[in-house]
Amino acid sequence: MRIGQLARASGFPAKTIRYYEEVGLLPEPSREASGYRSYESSQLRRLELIRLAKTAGLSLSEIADILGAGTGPGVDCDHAVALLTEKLARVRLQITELQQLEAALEHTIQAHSRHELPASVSPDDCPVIERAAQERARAMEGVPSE
Amino acid sequence: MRIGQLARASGFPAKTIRYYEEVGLLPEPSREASGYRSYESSQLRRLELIRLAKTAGLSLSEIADILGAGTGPGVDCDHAVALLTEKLARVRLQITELQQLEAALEHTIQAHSRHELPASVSPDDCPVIERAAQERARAMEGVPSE
DNA sequence: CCTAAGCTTCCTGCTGACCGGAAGGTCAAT
DNA sequence: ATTGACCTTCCGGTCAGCAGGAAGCTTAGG
Repeated sequence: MRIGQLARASGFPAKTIRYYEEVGLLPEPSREASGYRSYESSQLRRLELIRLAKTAGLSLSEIADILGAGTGPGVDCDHAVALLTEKLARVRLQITELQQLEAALEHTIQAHSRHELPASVSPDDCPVIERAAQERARAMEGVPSE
Repeated sequence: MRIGQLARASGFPAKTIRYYEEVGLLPEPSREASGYRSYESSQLRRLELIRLAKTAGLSLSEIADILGAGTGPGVDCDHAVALLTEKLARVRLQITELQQLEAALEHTIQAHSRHELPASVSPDDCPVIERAAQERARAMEGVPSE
């Protein structure tokens, strides 16, 4: 199978397949006499797994981690679970940060609509921004880090 | 005031100040005969406003939007409020997406710990990833877009 | 034989917010 | 005059995930 067929079969553009090879998601395929890449049908399953992992919200480097981890020939599913667990922690942290930003924006907009903010004193002064920064800074206290 | 003094006074590295000028956050300053940038103290306030806006969770392009919007000399605070409102909507959408990812990861990890997932059939097959992708795909149905 | 499609490598660029460094000019003090 | 700190511009690189295109080869079909 050449790259174009693999592309049509997998739904990934040929460019993307070459890129995945370059970054280590796919093994280097054998070559025809002409130099064309020659793929086994197993690579189609590997690309499908990559698509699933992307759908699951994993980045390419996380996928590479999973694909490359096992000592045996196949994918180490326990390793995958461990990675998903780490990922879950990161996602939760990110949600927390965004919720704090959400609250800061809400409070600021509400304060503005209730006319609780002072007028601007000078150019390059904006009480709205100032308030939003205060809200956010207050919310960020005691968060584990970014 | 030269760039080094402005850097010390503002807390932004000189490199960053030049970068802000390049991307339009700061006006081009006048130059000494030597070619050195020469700043008014008003630029210090502008940099402080930029810092506040960053703290408030705004990107540089959003800040540029605020700084450049007003027809008058100063910052248009009403425009800032409008932008914060749009930003709030984007943040909420992002939170929703991350929460769906969170739920998908949770469900998958739980299913694994309860041994509800089948064993891997072949290399390049991982029921864990497959399940996570299903969970996520199901969650993403009917979401406004990314 | 000719053409069109398909393949190859390599290079560029995109978003975001810078950082590091090279090569060279300037300024203040000794 | 010389040092050393400060300034200038420009170039490259970072992380992600590709996309577009140029220049040139191969292959399949009529």
